[in-house]
Amino acid sequence: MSLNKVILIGNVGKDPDVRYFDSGTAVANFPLATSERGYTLANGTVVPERTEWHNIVVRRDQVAFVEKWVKKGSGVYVEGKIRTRSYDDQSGVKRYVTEIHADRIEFYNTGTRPADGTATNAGTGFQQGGQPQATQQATSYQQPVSQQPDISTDSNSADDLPF
Amino acid sequence: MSLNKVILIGNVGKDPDVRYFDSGTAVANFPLATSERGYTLANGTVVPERTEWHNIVVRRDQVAFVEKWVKKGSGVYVEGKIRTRSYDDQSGVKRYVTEIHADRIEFYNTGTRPADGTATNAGTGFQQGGQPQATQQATSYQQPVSQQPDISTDSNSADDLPF
Amino acid sequence: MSLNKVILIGNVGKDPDVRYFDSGTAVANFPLATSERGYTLANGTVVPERTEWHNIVVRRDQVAFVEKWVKKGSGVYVEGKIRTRSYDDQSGVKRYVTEIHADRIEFYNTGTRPADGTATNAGTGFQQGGQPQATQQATSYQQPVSQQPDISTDSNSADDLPF
Amino acid sequence: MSLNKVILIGNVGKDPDVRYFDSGTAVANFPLATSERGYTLANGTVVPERTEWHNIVVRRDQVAFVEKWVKKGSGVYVEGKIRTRSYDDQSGVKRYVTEIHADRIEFYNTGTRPADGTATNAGTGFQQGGQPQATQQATSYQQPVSQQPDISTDSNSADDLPF
DNA sequence: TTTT
DNA sequence: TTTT
Repeated sequence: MSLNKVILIGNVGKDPDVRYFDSGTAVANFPLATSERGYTLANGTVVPERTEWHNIVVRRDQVAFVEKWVKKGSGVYVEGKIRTRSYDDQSGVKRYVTEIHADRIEFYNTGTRPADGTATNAGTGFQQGGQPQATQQATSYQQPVSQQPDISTDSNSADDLPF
Repeated sequence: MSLNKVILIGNVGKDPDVRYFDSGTAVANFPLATSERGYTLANGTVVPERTEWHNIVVRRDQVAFVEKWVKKGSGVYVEGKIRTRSYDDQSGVKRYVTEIHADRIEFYNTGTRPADGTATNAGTGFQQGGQPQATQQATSYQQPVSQQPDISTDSNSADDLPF
Repeated sequence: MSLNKVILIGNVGKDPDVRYFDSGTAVANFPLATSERGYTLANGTVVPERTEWHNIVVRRDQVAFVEKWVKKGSGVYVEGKIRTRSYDDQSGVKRYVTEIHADRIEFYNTGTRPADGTATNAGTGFQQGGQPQATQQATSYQQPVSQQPDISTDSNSADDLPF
Repeated sequence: MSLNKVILIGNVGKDPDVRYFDSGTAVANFPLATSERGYTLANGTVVPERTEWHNIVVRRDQVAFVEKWVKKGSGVYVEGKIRTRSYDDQSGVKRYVTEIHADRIEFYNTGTRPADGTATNAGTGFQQGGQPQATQQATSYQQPVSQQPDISTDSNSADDLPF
């Protein structure tokens, strides 16, 4: 009788940290920022913007995808679960850290670009490819996909409404 | 033992249709498009882009918000539930139509603009406004209806007409 | 700029219909009921219980799981997306039907039992096993991996090291 | 370009702590347990059950509802967002705690009963009650309530709370 | 530490 | 057509 579900859309704070273990497994970690827009109440009270930072943990097949494509600034969609783990800090004091263990990661169209100006649009990367490996990764994400192609050219136009 | 939850982000297909009833209740309807990016499988199979159209139904306090701010082309976030209703068509044949009854609607920052070039960006629209009423609306969507200050004035009334 | 996400918890209305195609693919369909409890408003208005029926469509590896374990009465958790398809009915009139294409299905602990009295509790069913196949199925649903092309190559291996 | 959404179904670890402030606002806090069922991989590796504890924070109108109805053992559905706040501990070291700020809380039908054997079934409580206030509360949750949890057999007991 |  |  339990459900532990998290859905996040936000921006990656820095390039993922990927670690490989002797067992052959791998883990990727990166911070993800979600922001609530600030607003002003009717009574004049100003509620400022608020940014939340999430620790994303990625395992298994998605590690390779993350290592290759997810960069600082990337806009990503993350589905997963909340997990809090504890550890003893330098002083021997028990500390807790809450992480989001991702079950699914996709690029999200934010129109952002990495620092070097290269498009991070996964769709482009995957589909222009000639990179079978990347393509394969993509399919494992169901909707490989990523940042939608330039929303300004978005064909979600209402011209072909079926009703 | 039941959950019926829908989360959509997409673009509004046409200006909402708003109807008012003698009972004082109101309903807004509009089509919302979500798109799955096409992709190419490793074996060369091309899966084309696919656009899905959803019938969004809005009631109660959010109707006024929708009527005022939601337009064709708007990028919106919708949370709600699935409902399928039936009706008899012209030929007396029973037909079914599935709709998404929205519990929450927010503008979603897509940078898109409506046909007339006016920014639909909620933040901009709401905050630049100097329109206290609009601002009030906006905040009520930032903080879902359930948390509205005065539930006793909540019009969760018996307006669920059988259509 | 799009999201099409459905989360349902409900009860299966009848044994799934499973069809196999020459291409080697398979599809399972079953109706799922979600119910909203009725309630009485402060003003005495009675809002009766309401049951919603959803058409669930399952493909790929989960078909075998559904065929084997999901039965009329089963309590299941379904994650997926909304899809509306059209077809021409006997009279040549275009009809629309909305379905939920499942990306993930899990048993949900409702303590319900199928008609023959066998426990449908996934944990029980899966773990009492001595059914290696069932066990394998079970793990694939604990860690969704949902629609990956070939579950036999699924790398959901025993990599959940305690770190 | 942001979404921060959490959906939890679990059992309340202890009676909520409710605090009132001079400003007239109130906050309720309680721990919520979600559990992942353990399972055995095909290779024999046993992945044990895992219980996750979440710090739920409730504000505004739902505080009164929580104070009145939510108890240790209650099975609840919580929708909200993740927030991590920091504070300086006794040693002046900065600490972080992650909380789930609830936008919506509902009782969830698990068929369980509280320790004293009294049915906590919200539906019953709200509707049989002749407690207009309770009824009013219920409607503010849209889907006033469901049924309750099998706490008596539930091993999510609050005895091993990590906080 | 991201982004708009 | 399910379930509580």
